Amino acid sequence: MSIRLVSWNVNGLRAVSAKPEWRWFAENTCDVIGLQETKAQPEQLTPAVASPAGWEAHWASSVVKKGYSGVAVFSRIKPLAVRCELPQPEWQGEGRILHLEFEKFHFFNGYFPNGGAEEVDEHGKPVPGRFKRVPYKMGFFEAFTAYAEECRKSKPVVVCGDFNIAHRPIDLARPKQNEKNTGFLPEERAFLDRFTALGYVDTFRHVHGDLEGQYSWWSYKTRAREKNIGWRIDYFFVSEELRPAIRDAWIESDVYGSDHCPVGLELDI
Amino acid sequence: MSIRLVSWNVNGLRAVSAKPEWRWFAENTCDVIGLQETKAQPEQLTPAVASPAGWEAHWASSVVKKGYSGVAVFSRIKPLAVRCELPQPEWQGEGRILHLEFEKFHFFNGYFPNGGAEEVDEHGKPVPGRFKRVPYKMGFFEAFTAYAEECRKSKPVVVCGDFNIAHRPIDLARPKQNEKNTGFLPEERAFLDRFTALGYVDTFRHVHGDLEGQYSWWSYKTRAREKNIGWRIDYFFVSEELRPAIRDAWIESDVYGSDHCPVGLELDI
DNA sequence: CTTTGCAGG
DNA sequence: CCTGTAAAG
Repeated sequence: MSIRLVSWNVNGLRAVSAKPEWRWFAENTCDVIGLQETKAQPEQLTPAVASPAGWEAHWASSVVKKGYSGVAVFSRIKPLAVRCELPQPEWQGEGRILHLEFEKFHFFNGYFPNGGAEEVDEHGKPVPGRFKRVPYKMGFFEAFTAYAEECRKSKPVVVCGDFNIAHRPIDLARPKQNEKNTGFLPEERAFLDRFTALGYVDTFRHVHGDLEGQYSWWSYKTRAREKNIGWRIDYFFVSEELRPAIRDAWIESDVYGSDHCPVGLELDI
Repeated sequence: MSIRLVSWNVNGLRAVSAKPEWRWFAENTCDVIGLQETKAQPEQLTPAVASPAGWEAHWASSVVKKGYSGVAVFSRIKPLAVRCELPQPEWQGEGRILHLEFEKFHFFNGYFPNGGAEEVDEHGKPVPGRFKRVPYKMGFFEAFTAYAEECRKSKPVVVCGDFNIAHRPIDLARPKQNEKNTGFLPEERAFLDRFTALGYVDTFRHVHGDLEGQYSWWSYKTRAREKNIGWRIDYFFVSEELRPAIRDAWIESDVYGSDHCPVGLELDI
C-alpha cells in the first residue's frame, strides 16, 4: 500500500482554475493535495473547483486581508481530525496552516510567510538584507515547529508547502546573488538546518541526493522559468520515523499555471 | 476652405492606443482631435501616441488623482494660444478643459464631470435621484459657461467633449427609465436648455434634425452597444455666429475601442 | 464590464 | 510579471 501526496502554490486558485492547466487536478491520481496561496474563499469558486466529486475539501482562508494567502487540502481519504491555523491566536488569521490527522501520520499543509519588502530607514533608503516580515516569518516557523513536535509525540509527521526558503546553494540557481535576499538569508537557512536536525527529512533530497537545477518557483518578473533561473522553496518533509517509508519524491516542473510548480511524495504505508 | 474636428472619450488612452482600433488615429483626416478620459500623463504613453508626427499635442492631466479624467488635443493647425483648465482654482486639478485659440474661433475640449454614485442617507440607504457629484457638475458647467461667454466676446466659440448629459428624450434609448439617473436629471437637462438658449448650437441636431437612435455612449455593463441602448452625451456645440459655417456633423458609431464613439464637425471657414 | 491604481508576491 | 483588491465610470 502506498499513499501519494502533492503540494502546489497556485498563486490564486480563481486564476489557475480558469486556465486549461487546471486539467492537472482532474488528471491527478494522488490521494491528498495541498494548495497554497489560494487567495480565495471557497464561496468565490465554482462548485466543481471548491467541492470536486470524490474529494473532501478543507480550507483555511485569510481573515485579515481579502484575496491574500490561504491554503486548501483536497483528500480522497477521510481524515480523523482537521484543524485550521496554529494553536496560538498570534499566528492565526492569514490562512497559512491546515492540519489533517490521518491514521498513520499528521499531515500539515503550510504557506509559510514571505519575508516581504526590504526595510527602509528614516530617509526612505533601503536597508540591505533587512526585510519587513522576516521577524514574523521566523516566529511563525518556531511556532509551527513547536506544534509539529507536539503532534509528533502521537504519530509521525508529514509537512508540505511553500516554505519561502531555499535551504542550500544547490537549491537555487543564483545563490551568491541572493545571500542578502529574503528566501536565502543566513537566518532563514539556519531555520531549515535546525528543522532537519530535529529529524525532518527533505524527501526530495533523500531520493535525489544533490541533483542540480531542480526548482519549484521561478520569478514571473524576468521570465526566469524559460531559463530555469529558479528556487526550490516548496518541500515535503517527513519526520525521521517515516524515512523508511519514502518511496518517491518529485518535482512536476512540466506543470504550468502558477509561478510555482507542484511537488510530490509517495509513501509506503 | 473647411476645418474638420473630432471628439472622442477614449476611456483610457493607454488601453485604446494598444488596441487595433487605434488605427483610427492614423487613418483620420481631420485637423483637430479632442480626447477625453485619457487617464494618463503623456510620459506614460509611447512617443508615437503622445507626440505623433505632424500633430501638435496638448495635455491637461488630473493632478488630484492618478489615472483619472484627463483631456488631450491633437492639432495639425498651430493654435495662437493654449490654456489648460478653467481660470478659477476651484475648478482646476482634474484635467477637464483644454482651450485652444485658433485664428477664427476659440476651441474648447471638455470632459465635464460625471454625476457620480447615488447619495446614501445616514442608514446607508440610497436616496433616489440624488447623486454625489451633481452639485460639482452643475457648478463646473456654470463656470465653464461664464468662461466661454467671456471668450466669445472676442471671437466665436466651438465646444466639444463628453458633457455627461443627454439633452432630450430623443438623445437616449430609455428616457423614461432614466429620469432619476444622473445624465438625464431635470436639472442637468435644464443646463443644456440654458446653454443652447445662450446661442450654443447642437451641431448634430442642426444637421440631422430629430433623427432617432443616434448615440455616442453605451454602457459596458449590459453589453448595451450590441442592442444600441445608448446615450448621446458627446457633442459639438458652436456659438450662434458659426451656425452658417456648419457644413457637417456626425457620429462615428462604427469606431470601437471605448464605451464612447467619436463625434465630428466640419466647418466652412 | 472596463480601465485605472495599488499591495503583495 | 501576475493575482488579487478598490474606485470610478
